Amino acid sequence: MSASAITDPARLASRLLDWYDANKRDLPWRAIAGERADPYAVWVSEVMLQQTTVAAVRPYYEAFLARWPTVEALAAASLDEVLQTWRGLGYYARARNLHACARLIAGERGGRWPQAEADLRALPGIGAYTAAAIAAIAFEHGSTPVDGNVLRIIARVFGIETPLPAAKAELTRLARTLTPPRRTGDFAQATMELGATVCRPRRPGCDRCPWADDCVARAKGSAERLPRRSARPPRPTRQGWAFWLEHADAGVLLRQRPARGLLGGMMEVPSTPWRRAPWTAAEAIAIAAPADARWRPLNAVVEHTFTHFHLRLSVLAARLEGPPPPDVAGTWVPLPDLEDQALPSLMMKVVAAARGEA
DNA sequence: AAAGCGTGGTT
DNA sequence: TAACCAAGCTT
Repeated sequence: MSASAITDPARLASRLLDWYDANKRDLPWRAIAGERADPYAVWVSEVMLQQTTVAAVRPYYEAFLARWPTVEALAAASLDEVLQTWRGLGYYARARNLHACARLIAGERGGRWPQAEADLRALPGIGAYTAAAIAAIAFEHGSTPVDGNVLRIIARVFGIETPLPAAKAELTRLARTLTPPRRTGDFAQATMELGATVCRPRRPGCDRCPWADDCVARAKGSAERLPRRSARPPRPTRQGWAFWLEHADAGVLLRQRPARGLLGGMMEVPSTPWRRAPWTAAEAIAIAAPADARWRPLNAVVEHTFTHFHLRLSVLAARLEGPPPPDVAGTWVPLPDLEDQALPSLMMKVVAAARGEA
């Protein structure tokens, strides 16, 4: 017996499942009570939910499953179509991996999903968390998905003071000790639901928590400051100029970004590189303008924050007359068709700035 | 293994 | 308001 106040893992699991039955939210990817979860739906939802809130995912999930109800349908789609549907949701490698994984499942595997956690883990875009989540939720395997919610509720209920990410291995081990032999899918969802709705990062609702009686952090009054986290490096600011080039007949010039890396495979308004040092407009035009034209700076500056840097993007605009020059690299898109492009949020801000001043 | 990878809501 | 944070994965 450890010195921990957690004396009975089975009791914690039981209390959590009772709480879940009474409080679970109605989410579109959840199986109807008594029915088996659709692995495809579980997979799509879990990938969308990576580092993304339920509120943000919901409309994307609805649209995605309406358009591609099965893994075979998704496999038959083009990557561009998938990226277009994913636009605005972020972390676009998820969409690329989702598409690759669909083709692998529908093709080589004949539409059959692996069920074991280790086999799911080998698929593109499926890491430790997602493999455990699919195995538990879709197949009732005894796996224990550990996401940010689970790290938090476990750190608090056991009173673990070790900062993340160093504490992750220990918190994962402790989470596994609580996983019951049955209803593993519900238990997995219940742990995350508890973290998302009660045991929140700030102002935890301990008065509504099924684990309050056993929670070490609550007893110590330390819940709100757990889990501890190591300090993060500061985010630098990068700068660049975007080139909004309109042609009276053809529309606006867009390009597709390289297939991998930041915003990989997405469409963009052509721009200079994004760097720490500021640019003069003349330097930007000399290095990166997509065409010889009368460029004029817009007043609006687009600001956008990525995971690891802030971006300040100024905009130069120009209009071409006559036939579209053949030596311009990119795609001319009529203005009304911009909404159908795989333009990420940053580029939608550029579009809004340019059209607002045009 | 540390860094790259989006976006929007909350505080 | 600037910082924090979200049902993480890849290299």
